[in-house]
Amino acid sequence: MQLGLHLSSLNSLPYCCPLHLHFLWSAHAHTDQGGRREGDQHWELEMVKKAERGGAAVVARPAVSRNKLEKVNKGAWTAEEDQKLVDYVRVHGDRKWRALPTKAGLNRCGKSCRLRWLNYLRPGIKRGNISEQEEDMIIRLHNLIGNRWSLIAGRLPGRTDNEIKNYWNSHLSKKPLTISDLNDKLNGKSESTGGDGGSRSDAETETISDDILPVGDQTERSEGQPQAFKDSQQQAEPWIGEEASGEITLDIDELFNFPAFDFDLGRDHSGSCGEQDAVTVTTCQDLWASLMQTSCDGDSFDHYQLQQGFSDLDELGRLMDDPDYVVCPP
DNA sequence: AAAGGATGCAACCGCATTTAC
DNA sequence: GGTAAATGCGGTTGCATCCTT
Repeated sequence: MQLGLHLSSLNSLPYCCPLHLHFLWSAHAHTDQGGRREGDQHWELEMVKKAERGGAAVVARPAVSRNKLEKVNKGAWTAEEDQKLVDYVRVHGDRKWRALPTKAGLNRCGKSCRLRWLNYLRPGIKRGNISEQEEDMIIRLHNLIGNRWSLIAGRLPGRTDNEIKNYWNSHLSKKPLTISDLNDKLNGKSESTGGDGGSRSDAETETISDDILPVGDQTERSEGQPQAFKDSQQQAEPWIGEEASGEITLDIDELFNFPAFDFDLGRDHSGSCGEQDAVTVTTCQDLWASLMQTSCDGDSFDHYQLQQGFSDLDELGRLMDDPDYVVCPP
């Protein structure tokens, strides 16, 4: 069995990291399975809050003028439309989007309804500024998986892929942040003086690549792990082992608390992540190391799919405990 | 104070993938 | 297994607001 990871195109990275790894994820990310259903019990509260904020009218904008002659409304949603959509979905559920507008009395296309629901109206949507912890998470996850906004959103309860995408494009993509910067920030050090977005030196690039090396290459400098980052992980004990022997201690539960991915082992994904330049992570520890680079606070989901031999968590856990276990090609 | 540019973000679009028949 | 419909996703657009000059 092979744990295949792909090198993505380095050109697309917001900061240069030579070992930018893509997991081979299954297409049905947990965001669809769980995230969009959580928080239903908070519906009433959310609606009250929404009403207090003035509802959708707060952000309502005039519809795009060029659509005035079209039958289907486009552009900003009105409070009335929002209410119709909310009322309908509360009764009939958030499926069958194509038929929904007619049944709900909305002059919108189903796609528009779905988007409005998912990005704005559904229960549990968190409005307001992205916190530092959330930003940290976004940066780390983006570093690991690239523009997989829905997967990143799945790690940030209440945030939508659209919101994260917007936040990245408007705030983070222009930041010359390195992982070192991030760790320094979390560690309470002053911000990097690395300039205002200018080009990065080779030496700096070198530093970044060090930061994401598999842990096997990092054990000798494990004391460099930022304490604040460790603290931020709530149940992050143990951190990657720091025994004098250099052996790596893995905590399986922590891996399984890493919620953003379905571990789809051994099966290629022919999507846009790129099949070229595949690299093999030969030990589970390498996988673990990659995960730890992005692990953050302890909210957890329990939706994982372990396929092709890892039929249960115990088995994978046993394998993970074996530092010599080599994941073989399929 | 006004004009123009920059920014933020909701919404749209097209394509890919999944599901239903 | 094949096909159409439904759904999901990421890139892009366009407008309101903020900021700068």
